[in-house]
Amino acid sequence: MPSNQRAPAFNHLLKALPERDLRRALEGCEPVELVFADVLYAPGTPMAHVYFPTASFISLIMPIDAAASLEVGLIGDEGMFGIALALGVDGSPMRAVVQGAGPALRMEAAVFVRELARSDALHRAVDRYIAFQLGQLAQTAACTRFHVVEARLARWLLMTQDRAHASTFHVTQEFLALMLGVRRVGVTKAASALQRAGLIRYNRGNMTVLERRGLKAASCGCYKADRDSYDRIVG
Amino acid sequence: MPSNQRAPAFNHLLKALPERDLRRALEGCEPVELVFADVLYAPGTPMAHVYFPTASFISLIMPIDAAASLEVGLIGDEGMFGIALALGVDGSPMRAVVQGAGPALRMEAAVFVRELARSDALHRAVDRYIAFQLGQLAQTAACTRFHVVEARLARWLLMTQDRAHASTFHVTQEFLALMLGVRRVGVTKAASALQRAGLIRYNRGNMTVLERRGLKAASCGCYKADRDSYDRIVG
DNA sequence: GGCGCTATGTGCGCTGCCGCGCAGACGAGG
DNA sequence: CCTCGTCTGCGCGGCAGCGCACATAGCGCC
Repeated sequence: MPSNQRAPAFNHLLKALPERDLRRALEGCEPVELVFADVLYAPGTPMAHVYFPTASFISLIMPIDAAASLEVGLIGDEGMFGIALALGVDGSPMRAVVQGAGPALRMEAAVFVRELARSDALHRAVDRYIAFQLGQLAQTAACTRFHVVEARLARWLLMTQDRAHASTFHVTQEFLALMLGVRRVGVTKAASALQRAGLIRYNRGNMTVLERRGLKAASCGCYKADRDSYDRIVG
Repeated sequence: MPSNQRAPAFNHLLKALPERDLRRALEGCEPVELVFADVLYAPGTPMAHVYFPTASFISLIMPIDAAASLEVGLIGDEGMFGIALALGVDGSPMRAVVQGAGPALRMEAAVFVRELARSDALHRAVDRYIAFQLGQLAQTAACTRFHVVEARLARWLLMTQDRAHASTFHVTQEFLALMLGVRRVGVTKAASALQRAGLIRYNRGNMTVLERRGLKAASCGCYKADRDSYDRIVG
C-alpha cells in the first residue's frame, strides 16, 4: 500500500460507463475543488448539484435533535452525492459535508436528471449505487447499535483511508466524536487503545494508519460487509 | 380512532396510480394472505416476489452478527417490499418477516420489473418510496443510537398501530426486544412505565394502545419526523 | 384437574458510555 | 519568548442497558 500517494483521480461510478455515455456525462460536469468542512447540502433546501468525488470525500450526516447528529454515510470516488435527484425528489434529510478536501466533478441537478434520462448505463449505475447505499444505511444502523466505540472507530478509519487513498489524513478526536455520536473522551480512549496496539499513530489531528490488517481485526465485521456489498452490487 | 376495525384494504402506493396503470398493476398481482412470522425474503437468495401489503405489515431486519439483529424498517399499506428489484438488483442484506398477518398483493419479480418499465407512474411512485426509505433508514440509525428504550418503544407502537389499522395487535415483549435490539427485561421496564402512565395496556402478547396522544409525547420526535417525511415525499 | 409452555416481572453485579470539569502539551502568531 | 487557541488525556459520579438467574402467572392440552 503506497503511503501518501494519490491514486489517479477518477470516479468509479463514471469510469464504468461505456465510452459514449462517459463522454456525455463528463461534458455535463464541472471540476471543482471541495474545501474541508464545506456544507454541500443542507436538509430542507433544494438540491442544486450532484457530486462525483474523484479524490475527495463527503460525509452524510443525519441530524436528530437540535443537539445530536450521526454520520450515516461516507461518499468517495466509489460513489456520488445526490441520489435523491435520481429518485425524482429534490431534497434529503441528511446534511452533506466535505470530509476530505480535494477534487470532484459537479453536475447541475437539471443536467443530472437529463443525463439520467438519456443514458441507460448511467441510470443503471446510479440505481445500483442506491441499492448499495440502502444496505449501507441498514448496516450502519445495526453497527451503531451493537458495536463498541473502538470497533466502530477502526471501521471508520478504514473506510476513510479507502476514500482518502492515503494512509495519513487529517481528523481530530473532537470531529470523530461527532461522526460516531459519542463523547470526545470516548474517542480518546478508543484511539489510545488502537495506538497502543500499534495500529495507528496520531497527533493533533494527523492520523496515520500503520497496520490495516490489525485495524481490520479490531474493527467489527461491518467494514468487510460493506466492501463485500459494494463489490457484489456495484463493482 | 375506531378501535379494532379494519380499514378498507388497499395499498396507497398502488392506489395513487392513474386508472390505467393501476389496472395493469393489479393484473400482475396475486392476492395472498401473509402469515405471522413467515420469512418473505432471506438475504443471499434471489428475490422472487415483491409485496404490497393491504392490511398486513412486514419488518425489515438487518442481521449483524450471528447473534444480533435489528429492525430497520416497517412496511405496511403505505409502501412495498422489494424495492431492490426496482434498482436493478435482485437481493438485499435485510430479512423480510411478516409482522402483522393479513392480506397483501404479491407480484412476481419479473412481472414487477416489466411493469416498472411499462408504467412511468408506477416507476415514479416506487422511486419516491425508495427516497422515503433512505431517509427512514438514516432516521432509524440515529434514533437507535441516541434515544432511550422507552421512547423507541413508543415510536414502534405508534408505527405499528398505523400499519395494523387497529389499536390492539399481537406482540410479545420477547419479540419487541428482538426488534429494538435490547434485552427483554429492557422492554419489560419500558412497557410497564408506559402502562403505568395509562398509555398502553398489554397482557400475554395482547397489546392495546390506549392514548395515542400520550404515546406520541412519550416517543422521540422520530415518529413525527417519519410521518412528515412520508407526507412530503410520497403522499 | 394437573402438567407444561409461554409470557411477564424482579434482583444483582457489571460494563460502556454519559456529563462535567480540569490539566498538560503542542503549535502558530505576535 | 510568551500567549492563546487547539488538541489530547484523565478523574469522578451517574445512568442505561447487559447477562444471568429466578419467581410468578396465565393458557392450552391431555
